[in-house]
Parts: sequence; structure tokens; C-alpha cells
Amino acid sequence: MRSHLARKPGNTYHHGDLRDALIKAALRDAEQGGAEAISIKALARQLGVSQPAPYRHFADREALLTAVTAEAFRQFSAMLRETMTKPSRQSKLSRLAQATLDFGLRRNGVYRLMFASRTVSCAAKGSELHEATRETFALVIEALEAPAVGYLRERQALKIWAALHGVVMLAEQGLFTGEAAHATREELVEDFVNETKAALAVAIKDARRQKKVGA
Amino acid sequence: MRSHLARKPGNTYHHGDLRDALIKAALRDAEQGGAEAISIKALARQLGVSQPAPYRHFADREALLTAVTAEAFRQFSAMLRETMTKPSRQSKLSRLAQATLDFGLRRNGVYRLMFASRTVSCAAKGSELHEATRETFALVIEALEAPAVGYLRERQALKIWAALHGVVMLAEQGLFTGEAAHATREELVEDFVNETKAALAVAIKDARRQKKVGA
DNA sequence: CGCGAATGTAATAGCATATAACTTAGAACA
DNA sequence: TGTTCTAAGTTATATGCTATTACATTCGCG
Repeated sequence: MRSHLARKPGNTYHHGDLRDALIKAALRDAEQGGAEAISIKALARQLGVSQPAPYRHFADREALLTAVTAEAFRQFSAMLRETMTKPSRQSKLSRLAQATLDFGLRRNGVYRLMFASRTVSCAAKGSELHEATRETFALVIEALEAPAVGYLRERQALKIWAALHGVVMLAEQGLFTGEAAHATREELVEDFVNETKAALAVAIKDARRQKKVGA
Repeated sequence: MRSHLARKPGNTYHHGDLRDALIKAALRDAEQGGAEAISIKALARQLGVSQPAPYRHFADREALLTAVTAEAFRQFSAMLRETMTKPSRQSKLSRLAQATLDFGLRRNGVYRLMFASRTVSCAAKGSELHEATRETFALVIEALEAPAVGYLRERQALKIWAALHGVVMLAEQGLFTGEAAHATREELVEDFVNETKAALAVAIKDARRQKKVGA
């Protein structure tokens, strides 16, 4: 009963790369049921190691979840990066937004894991998880394709991120059924994208005028 | 070791109102740690009943969580209702928005429980939980103080709700530290409120013009 | 080659969910 | 008023998960 996640061949005692295998397997388990679906014991079984073996690599379940969450953020960032890189007639922001919605719905469990709070809020500055979330936020800012004017960009980035997050969460909960179904999730996301672009344009114009007056 | 949540006096065997006491106690436990902080066994201890007693009232832990979530939504709705009822110089929408932010941050654990997905999405139409969430959504629509024009109101209600939800979630995770701290949560919420009002005004004016042209 | 550190195992404690079989009190009706 | 049925609670127990302790094995480096 050995997992498909291979051990180092010809070695039955040492797994070889248990830490990494644990994270990958945990991410797979979280795909459906979120953080709750991640069990140290079950992972050990899947990977064909004894039950306490994972504790050599993670102090406790929380530590594993944190590492898995960081990996999820990196995968999310990589996906966004790819989406934003390839040529398209749609704006970067629109592509980032729709890709976020897609990720949040398709990889529902992983997405919930990422935003399960607890972990992120506890992440000390400089930690693996903190860096992973910062990288994602940087991508959002990049997607705005706007010059840095004070903290206008950061503010708009926060707003669109929050809005997207909200749409994903409400959509996951089936709040887009009934009377609300008349607007698709994609339409709402595009609304937010357009409002963001408009607000950015106005804000930057204002800021430039301010500067000219000051000069 | 009897809980402050009183039993029916003079009765040591039957609690008298265990179902209700369980929900209230669970809500209190969730206040800090969310759904994870709710344990059937711990609740039984707190209420001075045997460990399997709660299973007379709830099929399993999930069923209890669902009932607790419904109660949380009702409390949320009641709070919003109160906020919107009392006179104020601010708009209903603004008050609803700021109250939502406040609730989401102060009663963090409860808020997370409410939007822990799983429960809400599984709630069948007509269930207690489904009704509770619908009532909350109805309040959001009411706060818009706009006439029903097609599904414009519903669409804007969904949007502002999603945006508020996103702000709460990101705020909980400490994403408003660092470069983002320059915009307070309250400012972002007010931004969304104003954008919603503007979008509504435009949409309704458009719809009226359409109607005139059609007539 | 040998030794220490890293990594694994077996055994066990402790807590939570959940079920089964049994008991008590309330209330419903003759 | 007394009998009986049922709702609600109890004890005992099975199962599963987290986590720790003490012991075993392999890797890699001098």
C-alpha cells in the first residue's frame, strides 16, 4: 500500500522527501474539503510512513497547515502570473480578476484554506507565508498597470482584491441563486474591474493636477 | 460544576431546554475561535450534562453548527435592523456597511462561522439557515433605499455585500498592515458605499430613460 | 570506518465524535 | 388517580485524530 507519491527508490526506511510529499498530498486532500480535510494521520497512511513521522518535519498540525497555505499562495501567484503574461486583448486587471474567480471556484477547498485567517494573521513578517501573500498582492498592484502615485495604487489594489474575494466567497455559498442569479459572477467581477479602472483614472488625474498646482 | 446557563430549577435529570442552551453556549465558544472552537463534548461539560446528551437534539456536529450559524445570522440581522432603524444623519447603506465591518471584526469568530461555506451552501431551500441568510440579504436591499427596477437593486446589493465581506476578511488577516495601512478599513468601506450609490443612481436614471423611450 | 545528526518506528496518553443499551421523568389518556 | 408511552438523559464503549516518549535506522561527513 504505497502512495503514488514515490519514495526515494530502493529505500524502505527513509522516505527521502517526506516534507515536500506531505505538503503536496495535503494540498490534494484540501482540494475538496479545505483545511478540515487535512489529517496528519491520513497523510502518513497515504505516503506509507508511520503516523508520527510527519512530526519530524512539522511541529504540529498548524505548522503543516501554514506551510501548505504558503504553497497554495505560490501556486495561486504562479497561475496569475501566467495569465497576466500571455498576450490577450483583455486588460491585465480583467484577466487577473476572472482568473481569481476561476481559481476560487474550481479549487474551492484550497482557496478556503488560503483565506482561513488564523494562519495568515499569525504569520510573522518575513515568514514563508507572509512573503507568499505579499507576492500575490504585488501581482494585483501590477495588474492595475498604473503609476505609483502616493498610495492610490495600493488602495485600489486592496479594494479590488477585497471585492473579488467577496464574490468568490458568496458564490461558493450559493448566494447567486434565486433572485440574484440574474447577474452572473463574471458580470459582477467585470463591474468591479471597470469601477477600479475608472477610480484609478480619476485619482491619478487628480493627483497630477494637484502636483501642477503645487509646482 | 453547573453552568451559568441555568437548568430548569429543581430538576437534576432533565435539563429542560438543552437544545437552546447548546446553541447559545456554542455561539459563545465560537466568539473567539470560530467553528473549530465548538466541541460537543466541551459543551456538554459546560452545561453539566453527559457527553452524548447533545445527540438527542442534533444528529451530529454538523447539524449543531448549522443551527448555530442560523442563530448567528439572526443576531446579525437583528443588529443591522437596529442600526438601520434608529435616526441618523448618515445614509442607511453607510450605517449598514460600517455595522457589518464592526460585527465582522468584533465578533470575528462568529463571523467566520457564518461564512464558513459548507453549512450555507448545503442549506436546502426553506431550511432555517437558508431563511436566515435570505433575511440578511433582504436587509442589504432595503439599505439601498432604491426602487425595484428590474434586478438592478439585487445586483448592487450582491456587489456591496461581496465587497464588505472581502474587506472584513482581508482586515481579519492583517492585510491592512504595511503599505496598505494608509487606507483604513472604514475608508475603504465608505468608498464602496459611495460607488454603490453612484452606480445605483446612474442605473436607475438609465432604466427610466429606457422606459420613456419605450412608451 | 565510525560516529553524530537526521529521520523513521512502536507504544501510548489524551481528547473528540458517535453509537448502543439502559434509565428516568413528563405528559397523555383511561 | 394510576398506567403507560415517549422524550430526554445516562453509562459504557468503539473508533479516529493529535501529540509525546523512547527506541531504531540510515545518511553523510571527518
